[in-house]
Amino acid sequence: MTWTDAGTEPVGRVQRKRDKRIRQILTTAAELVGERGYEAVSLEDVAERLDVTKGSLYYYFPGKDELITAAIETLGDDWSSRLERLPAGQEGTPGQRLRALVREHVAIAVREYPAALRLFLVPSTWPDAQRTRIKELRRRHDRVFRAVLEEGLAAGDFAVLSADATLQCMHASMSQAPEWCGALRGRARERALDELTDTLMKLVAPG
Amino acid sequence: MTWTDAGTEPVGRVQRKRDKRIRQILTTAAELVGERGYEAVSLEDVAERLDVTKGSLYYYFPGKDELITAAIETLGDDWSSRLERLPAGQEGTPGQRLRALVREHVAIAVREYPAALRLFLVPSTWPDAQRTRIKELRRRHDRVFRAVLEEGLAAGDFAVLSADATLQCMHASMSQAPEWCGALRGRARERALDELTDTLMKLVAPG
DNA sequence: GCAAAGTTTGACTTCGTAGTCAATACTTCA
DNA sequence: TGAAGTATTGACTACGAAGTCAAACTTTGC
Repeated sequence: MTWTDAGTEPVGRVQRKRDKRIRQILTTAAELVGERGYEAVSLEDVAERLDVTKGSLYYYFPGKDELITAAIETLGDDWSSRLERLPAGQEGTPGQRLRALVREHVAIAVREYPAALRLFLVPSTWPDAQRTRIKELRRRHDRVFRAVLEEGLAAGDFAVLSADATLQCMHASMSQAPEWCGALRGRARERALDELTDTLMKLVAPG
Repeated sequence: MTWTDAGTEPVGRVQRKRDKRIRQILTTAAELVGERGYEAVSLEDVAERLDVTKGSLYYYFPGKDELITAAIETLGDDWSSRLERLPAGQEGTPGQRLRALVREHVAIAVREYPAALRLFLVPSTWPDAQRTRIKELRRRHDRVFRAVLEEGLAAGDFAVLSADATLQCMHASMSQAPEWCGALRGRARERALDELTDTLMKLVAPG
């Protein structure tokens, strides 16, 4: 995507303001699309939530497709890199690290990307452009989990029948988290996420 | 829904033919909606796949909403009752029965309702009318699994931290099955489904 | 303060899809 | 065979959402 790139010139106040506006738009769009799905969201809906009119969005993006694709990309990028940074700084056994990773992943999902998570669930129902991005994004998340999983397997701390199947189950379950816990608040939610995490850890339990 | 009910009169050839046509329509609609999602499917798409024109669908259904709702209901009913019949006829330990249930569920899903399964994944993105049905449907499936799970827990064959979390993980993972294995054929697919089943059985493993 | 650049607006066109309906074709059965 | 009942068609309207754009408004830098 190139219509948001400003090239390599120094970034001045104007550009920063523009970037900020673009981020607002992308965040709002991702929110809405996560809530209702691609087709059910109109640019008028997005504009309304931003207190502007539709035409304004076309000033920043050539069309709906590009806007939504950019939203998936940007938010997905944030989320992925956050996830990728996690295991690096962690200490302890692979078991402790995997647990922390799962726990943090669902926490982020439920707290900050409740809607966006739905992006991952059914790639095949998305239009082509978005489907591709979503699959990439998913692969990237998978990689983080797979690394820790394989470490644990090598160390003999984990045992699985199939790394693929295990990761698929984890991924599917984590993606559903906002759907179950989204309505809960406070301690109830934390407890639900703890239970989910511990339940998923059984998937890699040895013996 | 009452526009398909014929009351209690004896069902003649004409009525049977009508019912058959309605089933064709519902099956086709469910297929398409499963593939692309509610909003992305037009009644013209459905009509085209049936080699008729849109107007014909309005002869049987008052509108898109009712058609899709009926499709979810009918196919969901078939599937649910099939699932409900399974554990009754089974022998063996709860472990064997749960495994059979999971295995059969994913097999049915991937083989016969590959698209329809997506219905379950993200209820919140559906229009109200459908969302309600989908949640009901899901509750019904849950009940079947929960019964066997609780039996196993009572017998001491299973151990879980939280029955809810366990069922959620199973459900989420099974729902995703068509997304992973849909492309596989023959033995490769069977093997993938076996791995998935065995992986999920770890969720209830004691110890 | 003012000109240029950046941003927003609202009225506009275009297009696809839901839904309607009178006319037509097909089925059934007396 | 033909009349009544059943199913299908295709042309129609209504409407909402995508996308366009000249004009108006706001911000920035001199």
